[in-house]
Amino acid sequence: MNYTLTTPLFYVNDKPHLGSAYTTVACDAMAIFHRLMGDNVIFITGVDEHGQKIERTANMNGIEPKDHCEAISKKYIDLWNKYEISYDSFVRTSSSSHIQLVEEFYERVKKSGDIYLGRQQGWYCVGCEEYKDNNNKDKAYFCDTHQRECEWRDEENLFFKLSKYQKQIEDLCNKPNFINPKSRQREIVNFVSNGLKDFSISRIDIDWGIPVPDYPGHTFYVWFDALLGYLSAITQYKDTKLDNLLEDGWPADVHFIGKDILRFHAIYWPAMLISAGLDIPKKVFGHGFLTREGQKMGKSLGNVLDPVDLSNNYSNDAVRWYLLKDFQFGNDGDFQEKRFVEIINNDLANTIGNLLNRTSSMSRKWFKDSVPKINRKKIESHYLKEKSKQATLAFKEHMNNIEIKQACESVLSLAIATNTYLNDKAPWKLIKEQSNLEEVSSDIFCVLETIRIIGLLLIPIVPKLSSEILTQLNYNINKADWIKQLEWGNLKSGSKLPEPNPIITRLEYEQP
RNA sequence: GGCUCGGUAGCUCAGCCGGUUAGAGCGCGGGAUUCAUAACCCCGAGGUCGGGAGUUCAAGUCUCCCCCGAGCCA
Repeated sequence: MNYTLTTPLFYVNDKPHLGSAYTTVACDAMAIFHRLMGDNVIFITGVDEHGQKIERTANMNGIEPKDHCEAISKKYIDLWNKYEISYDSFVRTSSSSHIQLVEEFYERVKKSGDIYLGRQQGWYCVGCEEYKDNNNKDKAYFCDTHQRECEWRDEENLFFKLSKYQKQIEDLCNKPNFINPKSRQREIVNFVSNGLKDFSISRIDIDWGIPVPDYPGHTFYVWFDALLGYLSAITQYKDTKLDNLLEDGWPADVHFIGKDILRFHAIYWPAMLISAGLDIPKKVFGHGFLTREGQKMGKSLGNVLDPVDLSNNYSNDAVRWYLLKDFQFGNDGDFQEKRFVEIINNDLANTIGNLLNRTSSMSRKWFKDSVPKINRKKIESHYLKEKSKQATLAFKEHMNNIEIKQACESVLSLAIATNTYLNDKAPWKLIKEQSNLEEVSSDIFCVLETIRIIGLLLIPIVPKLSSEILTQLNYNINKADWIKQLEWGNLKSGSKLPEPNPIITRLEYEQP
């Protein structure tokens, strides 16, 4: 089965921030998970490089837009490399094949009779890159989001007949699973029910953009450019054409985006695709935003959290775990450094790490530095077998439903249950009687086996840590066979156990 | 101004179609233990489930009004 997922194409106005990393890390977890499940995954990310805002930023810095984009795009690529994001296709909207695709797409939409020349005037916010619905020319309109006055514009634009698709889009948005999370659906549905207006797809007098082939002076406007990047990401990756997209991974199974651009992905984009005779994405997921210590992050406040610093100060997996486990994907979240440290220490170091450490130590001490030899029949009815099975099931279920936090919790709960089991059985007491040897063997084996399953389940969430766990169990991962390996009893009894090392060192929280 | 979504223990949140003493994790306090990374395990907090009214035998859980926060549209 194909599974295509996308991050937004990030706007290269500025270097990547934590929010971009958040989306991308979550997508990465989903991508890894689906690969393990045997899906044919295409994980798409990239950057949106055109537009007036970039043109102006570049001018302000005294460089060419092209060079500006080059520099910022590189920062994105570097960041994803740093976080070892397993994307398949990184698309840049300034690439020649994307430009070609936009032209082709435009031709298709034009053939459907959905393009016309119109006139647009009003207050325009360069920050939003959109016209405000306020046509009082006398009084300059102030954009609250960008805290600045808009510019009065009066220009000829090409329009896309969005209104024509009113009914189809209405039906689409009312479908139960198209817009996620559900709490945002009503918002979109209301918007659509107010009647869709045609929107402009070109701008004039902007050099930094893709020229509209048959209208000199026009360049394509953001949504008729950036959104198409999802398509060119595939044509580039598969080296294919728009016509063959259906076999090659389109439509996307899910677009992961920030909640701010839900409207464009749930309304504009599907309509454009219908017009072009292409399938529409199956799901759009608008995730929440992160604040920091209760405050909005922003340059003016000087409290922006740099994902590069985070990775350097802690580790990729620490950041991943905190973001994925402590935040409900879809809701807003507050990044708190103290909590970050607590979560990492508790979950990863104390609960999971120490479980591995204590069990491995016991096993080495009592069973010649190895996994105990056991009676196979004994472990088949073991308490931990059922626990592991339930956790595995819950994990898969939650990941399939894009409930990443809950998926993480199901693994963590398994580790907690295993620690409890260990305390209840107290093998360190039992071992003192020779007659208990068989029971201790099978208990220790089963705990190690459970840790193996924990390690396997953690691959999508914290890949490095997971491989560290499996290495210390002397277990070779075969990612192509993940589902099979998740079955109970795959740990080799009698295999050597290396001396255990903490899989993660406890973090220190320093009061700011 | 219209609409949407939230307001549950100190913190972050679970609580499906209304029904036994309202839950989890973290923090905090106490206990137990030694296999382990001062880890793990157990116990506790007595929270008017934002406020008010209503429906019902019974309401965080439904209805209405109000307050606060976030957002969408104007």
